[in-house]
Amino acid sequence: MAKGNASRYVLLGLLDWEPMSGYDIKKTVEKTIRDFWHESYGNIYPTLKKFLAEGLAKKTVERQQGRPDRIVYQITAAGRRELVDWLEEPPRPQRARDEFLAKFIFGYLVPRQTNIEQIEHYRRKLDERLEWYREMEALLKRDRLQSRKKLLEYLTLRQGGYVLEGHLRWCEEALSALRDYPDE
Amino acid sequence: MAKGNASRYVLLGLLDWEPMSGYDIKKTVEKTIRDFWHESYGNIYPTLKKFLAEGLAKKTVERQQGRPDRIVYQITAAGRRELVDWLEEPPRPQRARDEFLAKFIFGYLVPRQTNIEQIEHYRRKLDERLEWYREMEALLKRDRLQSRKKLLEYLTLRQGGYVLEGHLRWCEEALSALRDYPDE
DNA sequence: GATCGCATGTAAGTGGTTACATGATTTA
DNA sequence: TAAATCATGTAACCACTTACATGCGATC
Repeated sequence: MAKGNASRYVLLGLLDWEPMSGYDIKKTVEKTIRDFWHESYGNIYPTLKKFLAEGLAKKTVERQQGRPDRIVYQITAAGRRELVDWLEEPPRPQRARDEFLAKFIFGYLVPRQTNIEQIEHYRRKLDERLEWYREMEALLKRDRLQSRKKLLEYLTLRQGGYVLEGHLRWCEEALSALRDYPDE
Repeated sequence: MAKGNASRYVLLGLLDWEPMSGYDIKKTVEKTIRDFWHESYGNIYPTLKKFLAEGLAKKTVERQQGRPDRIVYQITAAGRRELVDWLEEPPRPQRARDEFLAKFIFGYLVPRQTNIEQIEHYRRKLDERLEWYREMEALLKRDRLQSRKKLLEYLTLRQGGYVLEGHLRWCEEALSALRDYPDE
Protein backbone atom coordinates (compact mmCIF):
# COMPACT_ATOMS: atom_id res chain seq x y z
CA MET A 1 0.00 0.00 0.00
CA ALA A 2 1.30 3.42 -0.99
CA LYS A 3 1.81 6.23 1.52
CA GLY A 4 -0.70 9.07 1.62
CA ASN A 5 1.99 11.47 0.62
CA ALA A 6 1.19 12.64 -2.91
CA SER A 7 4.19 14.95 -3.23
CA ARG A 8 6.45 11.93 -3.09
CA TYR A 9 4.82 10.39 -6.14
CA VAL A 10 4.82 13.60 -8.12
CA LEU A 11 8.59 13.81 -7.63
CA LEU A 12 8.88 10.19 -8.70
CA GLY A 13 6.74 10.97 -11.74
CA LEU A 14 8.90 13.91 -12.73
CA LEU A 15 11.98 11.70 -12.47
CA ASP A 16 10.20 9.29 -14.78
CA TRP A 17 9.90 12.09 -17.35
CA GLU A 18 13.65 12.41 -17.23
CA PRO A 19 16.57 12.30 -14.78
CA MET A 20 16.79 15.60 -12.90
CA SER A 21 18.39 17.45 -10.03
CA GLY A 22 16.39 18.95 -7.19
CA TYR A 23 16.87 22.32 -8.79
CA ASP A 24 15.54 21.03 -12.13
CA ILE A 25 12.49 19.61 -10.39
CA LYS A 26 11.58 23.02 -8.99
CA LYS A 27 11.97 24.62 -12.42
CA THR A 28 10.00 21.88 -14.13
CA VAL A 29 7.12 22.18 -11.69
CA GLU A 30 6.98 25.92 -12.24
CA LYS A 31 7.10 25.57 -15.98
CA THR A 32 4.79 22.66 -16.65
CA ILE A 33 2.43 21.78 -13.80
CA ARG A 34 2.32 24.96 -11.75
CA ASP A 35 -1.36 25.36 -12.43
CA PHE A 36 -2.12 22.47 -10.09
CA TRP A 37 1.07 21.74 -8.19
CA HIS A 38 3.88 23.41 -6.24
CA GLU A 39 7.05 22.23 -4.52
CA SER A 40 9.57 23.86 -2.18
CA TYR A 41 13.27 23.04 -1.93
CA GLY A 42 12.73 22.23 1.72
CA ASN A 43 10.54 19.38 0.58
CA ILE A 44 12.36 18.35 -2.60
CA TYR A 45 15.88 17.79 -1.26
CA PRO A 46 14.98 15.66 1.76
CA THR A 47 12.59 13.60 -0.36
CA LEU A 48 15.26 12.90 -2.96
CA LYS A 49 17.58 11.70 -0.19
CA LYS A 50 14.88 9.32 1.00
CA PHE A 51 14.52 7.96 -2.53
CA LEU A 52 18.21 7.00 -2.44
CA ALA A 53 17.86 5.31 0.94
CA GLU A 54 14.81 3.38 -0.25
CA GLY A 55 16.30 2.50 -3.62
CA LEU A 56 13.63 4.36 -5.58
CA ALA A 57 16.20 6.53 -7.33
CA LYS A 58 19.95 6.57 -7.87
CA LYS A 59 22.19 9.57 -8.22
CA THR A 60 25.03 10.62 -10.48
CA VAL A 61 27.11 13.66 -9.65
CA GLU A 62 27.96 16.05 -12.45
CA ARG A 63 31.03 18.10 -11.71
CA GLN A 64 30.88 21.64 -13.04
CA GLN A 65 33.46 24.42 -13.15
CA GLY A 66 32.62 27.58 -11.20
CA ARG A 67 29.28 26.13 -10.13
CA PRO A 68 28.16 23.71 -7.45
CA ASP A 69 27.93 20.05 -8.46
CA ARG A 70 24.68 18.93 -10.02
CA ILE A 71 23.25 15.86 -8.36
CA VAL A 72 21.11 14.17 -10.96
CA TYR A 73 18.54 11.63 -9.79
CA GLN A 74 17.28 8.82 -11.96
CA ILE A 75 14.25 6.68 -11.13
CA THR A 76 14.88 2.95 -10.62
CA ALA A 77 12.67 -0.03 -11.46
CA ALA A 78 11.61 -0.14 -7.79
CA GLY A 79 10.76 3.56 -7.97
CA ARG A 80 8.62 3.06 -11.02
CA ARG A 81 6.84 0.18 -9.33
CA GLU A 82 5.95 2.37 -6.34
CA LEU A 83 4.76 5.09 -8.68
CA VAL A 84 2.55 2.70 -10.62
CA ASP A 85 1.08 1.31 -7.38
CA TRP A 86 0.08 4.82 -6.43
CA LEU A 87 -1.30 5.60 -9.88
CA GLU A 88 -3.55 2.57 -9.74
CA GLU A 89 -5.13 3.55 -6.44
CA PRO A 90 -8.27 5.68 -6.75
CA PRO A 91 -7.47 9.28 -5.82
CA ARG A 92 -8.47 10.24 -2.29
CA PRO A 93 -11.32 12.72 -2.03
CA GLN A 94 -9.89 16.23 -2.21
CA ARG A 95 -10.14 18.29 0.94
CA ALA A 96 -10.56 21.77 -0.44
CA ARG A 97 -9.36 25.00 1.14
CA ASP A 98 -9.92 28.10 -0.90
CA GLU A 99 -8.68 31.15 0.94
CA PHE A 100 -10.12 33.59 -1.55
CA LEU A 101 -13.65 32.24 -1.15
CA ALA A 102 -13.20 32.09 2.61
CA LYS A 103 -12.44 35.79 2.64
CA PHE A 104 -15.18 36.50 0.19
CA ILE A 105 -17.99 34.79 2.07
CA PHE A 106 -17.29 36.79 5.25
CA GLY A 107 -16.87 39.98 3.21
CA TYR A 108 -20.08 41.52 4.57
CA LEU A 109 -17.89 42.66 7.48
CA VAL A 110 -15.89 44.99 5.24
CA PRO A 111 -17.13 47.70 2.84
CA ARG A 112 -18.68 46.67 -0.44
CA GLN A 113 -15.86 48.49 -2.23
CA THR A 114 -13.36 46.10 -0.64
CA ASN A 115 -15.29 43.13 -2.01
CA ILE A 116 -15.12 44.64 -5.46
CA GLU A 117 -11.42 45.42 -5.23
CA GLN A 118 -10.63 41.90 -4.12
CA ILE A 119 -12.45 40.42 -7.08
CA GLU A 120 -10.63 42.81 -9.41
CA HIS A 121 -7.33 41.76 -7.90
CA TYR A 122 -8.35 38.13 -8.30
CA ARG A 123 -9.26 38.71 -11.92
CA ARG A 124 -5.90 40.26 -12.70
CA LYS A 125 -4.22 37.14 -11.34
CA LEU A 126 -6.48 35.03 -13.53
CA ASP A 127 -5.55 37.09 -16.57
CA GLU A 128 -1.89 36.35 -15.92
CA ARG A 129 -2.65 32.66 -15.66
CA LEU A 130 -4.68 32.84 -18.84
CA GLU A 131 -1.73 34.26 -20.71
CA TRP A 132 0.49 31.43 -19.52
CA TYR A 133 -2.26 28.97 -20.35
CA ARG A 134 -2.58 30.13 -23.96
CA GLU A 135 1.14 29.76 -24.53
CA MET A 136 1.19 26.28 -23.07
CA GLU A 137 -1.87 25.24 -25.02
CA ALA A 138 -0.29 26.31 -28.31
CA LEU A 139 2.81 24.33 -27.39
CA LEU A 140 1.07 21.13 -26.35
CA LYS A 141 -1.72 21.15 -28.90
CA ARG A 142 0.65 20.29 -31.71
CA ASP A 143 2.06 17.07 -30.33
CA ARG A 144 -0.95 15.78 -28.41
CA LEU A 145 -1.41 12.98 -30.94
CA GLN A 146 2.18 11.76 -30.72
CA SER A 147 1.62 9.54 -27.71
CA ARG A 148 -0.78 8.93 -24.85
CA LYS A 149 1.72 10.65 -22.59
CA LYS A 150 1.42 13.82 -24.66
CA LEU A 151 -2.33 13.51 -24.85
CA LEU A 152 -2.60 13.26 -21.06
CA GLU A 153 -0.38 16.30 -20.66
CA TYR A 154 -2.58 18.22 -23.03
CA LEU A 155 -5.79 17.10 -21.36
CA THR A 156 -4.43 18.00 -17.94
CA LEU A 157 -3.75 21.49 -19.19
CA ARG A 158 -7.23 21.65 -20.69
CA GLN A 159 -8.81 21.14 -17.31
CA GLY A 160 -6.95 24.22 -16.17
CA GLY A 161 -8.44 26.04 -19.14
CA TYR A 162 -12.01 25.08 -18.29
CA VAL A 163 -11.54 26.09 -14.67
CA LEU A 164 -9.92 29.40 -15.62
CA GLU A 165 -12.79 30.18 -17.93
CA GLY A 166 -15.26 29.40 -15.15
CA HIS A 167 -13.45 31.65 -12.72
CA LEU A 168 -13.32 34.52 -15.20
CA ARG A 169 -17.03 34.25 -15.92
CA TRP A 170 -17.71 34.22 -12.22
CA CYS A 171 -15.71 37.42 -11.77
CA GLU A 172 -17.93 39.21 -14.26
CA GLU A 173 -21.11 37.96 -12.62
CA ALA A 174 -19.90 38.77 -9.12
CA LEU A 175 -18.63 42.22 -10.09
CA SER A 176 -21.82 43.25 -11.77
CA ALA A 177 -23.97 41.90 -8.92
CA LEU A 178 -21.93 43.81 -6.36
CA ARG A 179 -21.80 47.02 -8.37
CA ASP A 180 -25.57 46.95 -8.71
CA TYR A 181 -26.08 46.24 -5.04
CA PRO A 182 -27.36 49.33 -3.18
CA ASP A 183 -25.27 50.81 -0.37
CA GLU A 184 -26.52 49.99 3.08
CA MET B 1 -0.68 41.82 11.25
CA ALA B 2 -2.80 38.67 11.05
CA LYS B 3 -1.35 35.17 11.25
CA GLY B 4 -1.04 33.11 8.10
CA ASN B 5 -3.46 30.64 9.50
CA ALA B 6 -6.66 30.87 7.45
CA SER B 7 -8.51 28.14 9.34
CA ARG B 8 -8.47 30.33 12.41
CA TYR B 9 -10.34 33.12 10.65
CA VAL B 10 -12.86 30.81 9.08
CA LEU B 11 -13.77 29.58 12.57
CA LEU B 12 -14.00 33.17 13.74
CA GLY B 13 -16.21 33.95 10.74
CA LEU B 14 -18.54 31.06 11.50
CA LEU B 15 -18.84 32.28 15.09
CA ASP B 16 -19.79 35.65 13.63
CA TRP B 17 -22.66 33.99 11.79
CA GLU B 18 -23.92 32.77 15.13
CA PRO B 19 -22.66 31.39 18.46
CA MET B 20 -21.79 27.73 18.09
CA SER B 21 -20.16 24.72 19.68
CA GLY B 22 -17.24 22.90 18.10
CA TYR B 23 -19.64 20.22 17.04
CA ASP B 24 -21.91 22.78 15.38
CA ILE B 25 -18.96 24.24 13.52
CA LYS B 26 -18.16 20.89 11.95
CA LYS B 27 -21.78 20.44 10.89
CA THR B 28 -22.03 23.96 9.54
CA VAL B 29 -18.90 23.56 7.46
CA GLU B 30 -20.21 20.34 5.98
CA LYS B 31 -23.59 21.83 5.23
CA THR B 32 -22.73 25.25 3.87
CA ILE B 33 -19.12 25.70 2.76
CA ARG B 34 -17.97 22.16 2.17
CA ASP B 35 -17.40 22.89 -1.49
CA PHE B 36 -14.33 24.95 -0.63
CA TRP B 37 -13.53 24.25 3.01
CA HIS B 38 -13.11 21.43 5.55
CA GLU B 39 -12.37 21.21 9.24
CA SER B 40 -11.46 18.39 11.62
CA TYR B 41 -12.29 18.19 15.32
CA GLY B 42 -8.60 17.88 16.02
CA ASN B 43 -8.23 21.38 14.67
CA ILE B 44 -11.51 22.91 15.83
CA TYR B 45 -11.40 22.18 19.56
CA PRO B 46 -7.84 23.36 20.23
CA THR B 47 -8.47 26.51 18.16
CA LEU B 48 -11.59 27.35 20.15
CA LYS B 49 -9.60 27.01 23.38
CA LYS B 50 -7.04 29.44 21.99
CA PHE B 51 -9.81 31.91 21.21
CA LEU B 52 -10.78 31.89 24.88
CA ALA B 53 -7.19 32.43 25.99
CA GLU B 54 -6.78 35.31 23.55
CA GLY B 55 -10.14 36.84 24.31
CA LEU B 56 -11.43 36.41 20.76
CA ALA B 57 -14.43 34.38 21.94
CA LYS B 58 -16.21 33.63 25.18
CA LYS B 59 -18.00 30.46 26.17
CA THR B 60 -21.26 29.55 27.81
CA VAL B 61 -21.92 26.01 28.93
CA GLU B 62 -25.32 24.51 28.19
CA ARG B 63 -26.16 21.64 30.54
CA GLN B 64 -28.13 18.84 28.92
CA GLN B 65 -29.72 15.69 30.30
CA GLY B 66 -28.36 12.40 29.03
CA ARG B 67 -25.93 14.19 26.75
CA PRO B 68 -22.55 15.83 27.20
CA ASP B 69 -22.57 19.55 27.92
CA ARG B 70 -22.65 21.85 24.92
CA ILE B 71 -19.93 24.50 25.05
CA VAL B 72 -21.18 27.38 22.97
CA TYR B 73 -18.64 29.94 21.77
CA GLN B 74 -19.53 33.51 20.98
CA ILE B 75 -17.25 35.91 19.13
CA THR B 76 -16.13 39.03 21.04
CA ALA B 77 -15.43 42.54 19.78
CA ALA B 78 -11.70 41.72 19.80
CA GLY B 79 -12.43 38.58 17.79
CA ARG B 80 -14.36 40.52 15.22
CA ARG B 81 -11.54 43.04 14.96
CA GLU B 82 -9.02 40.27 14.21
CA LEU B 83 -11.37 38.81 11.64
CA VAL B 84 -11.82 42.14 9.89
CA ASP B 85 -8.04 42.71 9.84
CA TRP B 86 -7.65 39.43 8.05
CA LEU B 87 -10.50 40.15 5.65
CA GLU B 88 -8.89 43.41 4.62
CA GLU B 89 -5.57 41.83 3.72
CA PRO B 90 -5.26 40.69 0.11
CA PRO B 91 -5.54 36.90 -0.08
CA ARG B 92 -2.20 35.13 -0.40
CA PRO B 93 -1.57 33.37 -3.72
CA GLN B 94 -3.05 29.88 -3.59
CA ARG B 95 -0.62 27.02 -3.60
CA ALA B 96 -2.50 24.44 -5.55
CA ARG B 97 -2.24 20.69 -5.11
CA ASP B 98 -4.62 18.64 -7.14
CA GLU B 99 -4.11 14.96 -6.54
CA PHE B 100 -6.45 13.87 -9.29
CA LEU B 101 -4.55 15.80 -11.96
CA ALA B 102 -1.24 14.63 -10.52
CA LYS B 103 -2.37 11.05 -11.02
CA PHE B 104 -3.82 11.83 -14.39
CA ILE B 105 -0.72 13.43 -15.90
CA PHE B 106 1.44 10.40 -15.07
CA GLY B 107 -1.29 8.06 -16.26
CA TYR B 108 0.69 6.94 -19.32
CA LEU B 109 2.30 4.44 -16.94
CA VAL B 110 -0.97 2.55 -16.46
CA PRO B 111 -3.35 1.14 -19.09
CA ARG B 112 -5.54 3.53 -21.02
CA GLN B 113 -8.56 1.79 -19.54
CA THR B 114 -7.44 2.89 -16.06
CA ASN B 115 -7.31 6.50 -17.22
CA ILE B 116 -10.87 6.20 -18.46
CA GLU B 117 -12.12 4.54 -15.28
CA GLN B 118 -10.56 7.21 -13.13
CA ILE B 119 -12.28 9.96 -15.08
CA GLU B 120 -15.57 8.11 -14.81
CA HIS B 121 -15.08 7.81 -11.06
CA TYR B 122 -14.26 11.49 -10.92
CA ARG B 123 -17.36 12.36 -12.88
CA ARG B 124 -19.60 10.40 -10.53
CA LYS B 125 -18.21 12.44 -7.64
CA LEU B 126 -18.91 15.61 -9.59
CA ASP B 127 -22.50 14.49 -10.20
CA GLU B 128 -22.98 14.09 -6.47
CA ARG B 129 -21.61 17.57 -5.89
CA LEU B 130 -23.85 18.92 -8.63
CA GLU B 131 -26.90 17.52 -6.89
CA TRP B 132 -25.90 19.20 -3.63
CA TYR B 133 -25.14 22.37 -5.55
CA ARG B 134 -28.57 22.57 -7.16
CA GLU B 135 -30.31 22.20 -3.81
CA MET B 136 -28.18 24.89 -2.24
CA GLU B 137 -28.66 27.21 -5.20
CA ALA B 138 -32.43 26.93 -4.96
CA LEU B 139 -32.22 27.73 -1.25
CA LEU B 140 -29.91 30.72 -1.54
CA LYS B 141 -31.28 32.19 -4.75
CA ARG B 142 -34.45 33.32 -3.05
CA ASP B 143 -32.92 35.50 -0.37
CA ARG B 144 -29.85 36.76 -2.17
CA LEU B 145 -31.35 40.26 -2.35
CA GLN B 146 -32.09 40.45 1.37
CA SER B 147 -28.63 41.65 2.38
CA ARG B 148 -25.07 41.85 1.16
CA LYS B 149 -24.27 38.95 3.48
CA LYS B 150 -26.79 36.78 1.61
CA LEU B 151 -25.60 38.02 -1.76
CA LEU B 152 -22.00 37.07 -0.92
CA GLU B 153 -23.13 33.63 0.20
CA TYR B 154 -24.96 33.16 -3.04
CA LEU B 155 -22.07 34.40 -5.16
CA THR B 156 -19.64 32.14 -3.32
CA LEU B 157 -21.83 29.19 -4.18
CA ARG B 158 -22.04 30.36 -7.78
CA GLN B 159 -18.28 30.09 -8.17
CA GLY B 160 -18.62 26.47 -7.18
CA GLY B 161 -21.22 26.11 -9.91
CA TYR B 162 -19.00 27.55 -12.61
CA VAL B 163 -16.11 25.34 -11.57
CA LEU B 164 -18.31 22.25 -11.43
CA GLU B 165 -19.60 22.95 -14.89
CA GLY B 166 -16.05 23.34 -16.17
CA HIS B 167 -14.99 20.07 -14.60
CA LEU B 168 -17.95 18.22 -16.07
CA ARG B 169 -17.27 19.55 -19.54
CA TRP B 170 -13.66 18.56 -19.18
CA CYS B 171 -14.70 15.01 -18.28
CA GLU B 172 -16.62 14.71 -21.53
CA GLU B 173 -13.74 16.04 -23.58
CA ALA B 174 -11.17 13.88 -21.84
CA LEU B 175 -13.30 10.74 -22.06
CA SER B 176 -13.95 11.09 -25.75
CA ALA B 177 -10.31 11.91 -26.50
CA LEU B 178 -9.14 8.84 -24.60
CA ARG B 179 -11.75 6.52 -26.05
CA ASP B 180 -10.73 7.57 -29.53
CA TYR B 181 -7.06 7.14 -28.80
CA PRO B 182 -5.66 4.01 -30.49
CA ASP B 183 -4.18 1.25 -28.33
CA GLU B 184 -0.41 1.14 -28.30
C1' DG C 1 27.83 46.96 -6.32
C1' DA C 2 23.47 44.83 -6.39
C1' DT C 3 20.83 41.37 -7.81
C1' DC C 4 19.83 37.30 -10.40
C1' DG C 5 20.70 32.45 -11.72
C1' DC C 6 22.83 28.31 -10.50
C1' DA C 7 22.92 24.70 -6.92
C1' DT C 8 22.44 22.25 -2.38
C1' DG C 9 21.03 21.78 1.93
C1' DT C 10 19.16 22.07 7.09
C1' DA C 11 16.73 23.39 11.51
C1' DA C 12 12.95 25.12 13.47
C1' DG C 13 8.49 25.87 13.21
C1' DT C 14 3.56 25.55 11.49
C1' DG C 15 -0.65 23.86 10.72
C1' DG C 16 -2.72 20.79 10.67
C1' DT C 17 -4.60 15.16 10.56
C1' DT C 18 -5.43 10.59 12.55
C1' DA C 19 -6.55 7.71 15.84
C1' DC C 20 -8.08 7.08 20.09
C1' DA C 21 -10.91 7.64 24.45
C1' DT C 22 -15.48 8.33 26.67
C1' DG C 23 -20.39 7.52 27.04
C1' DA C 24 -25.51 8.16 26.88
C1' DT C 25 -29.41 8.09 23.39
C1' DT C 26 -31.71 7.13 19.35
C1' DT C 27 -32.56 4.76 15.14
C1' DA C 28 -32.16 0.82 11.85
C1' DT D 1 -27.55 -5.52 18.66
C1' DA D 2 -25.22 -2.73 15.74
C1' DA D 3 -24.58 1.64 14.23
C1' DA D 4 -25.35 6.38 14.05
C1' DT D 5 -25.93 11.00 16.48
C1' DC D 6 -24.63 13.94 20.07
C1' DA D 7 -20.51 15.98 22.26
C1' DT D 8 -15.67 16.93 23.80
C1' DG D 9 -11.17 16.32 23.82
C1' DT D 10 -5.91 14.91 23.41
C1' DA D 11 -1.41 12.90 21.98
C1' DA D 12 1.23 11.43 18.50
C1' DC D 13 2.34 12.08 14.20
C1' DC D 14 2.82 14.09 9.44
C1' DA D 15 3.87 16.78 5.65
C1' DC D 16 5.34 20.08 4.76
C1' DT D 17 7.09 25.65 4.78
C1' DT D 18 10.15 29.39 6.08
C1' DA D 19 14.20 31.23 6.85
C1' DC D 20 18.73 30.77 6.80
C1' DA D 21 23.51 29.41 5.16
C1' DT D 22 26.96 28.98 1.40
C1' DG D 23 29.29 30.67 -2.75
C1' DC D 24 30.63 31.42 -7.66
C1' DG D 25 29.58 33.78 -12.16
C1' DA D 26 26.97 36.69 -15.03
C1' DT D 27 24.17 40.54 -15.81
C1' DC D 28 22.13 45.26 -14.84
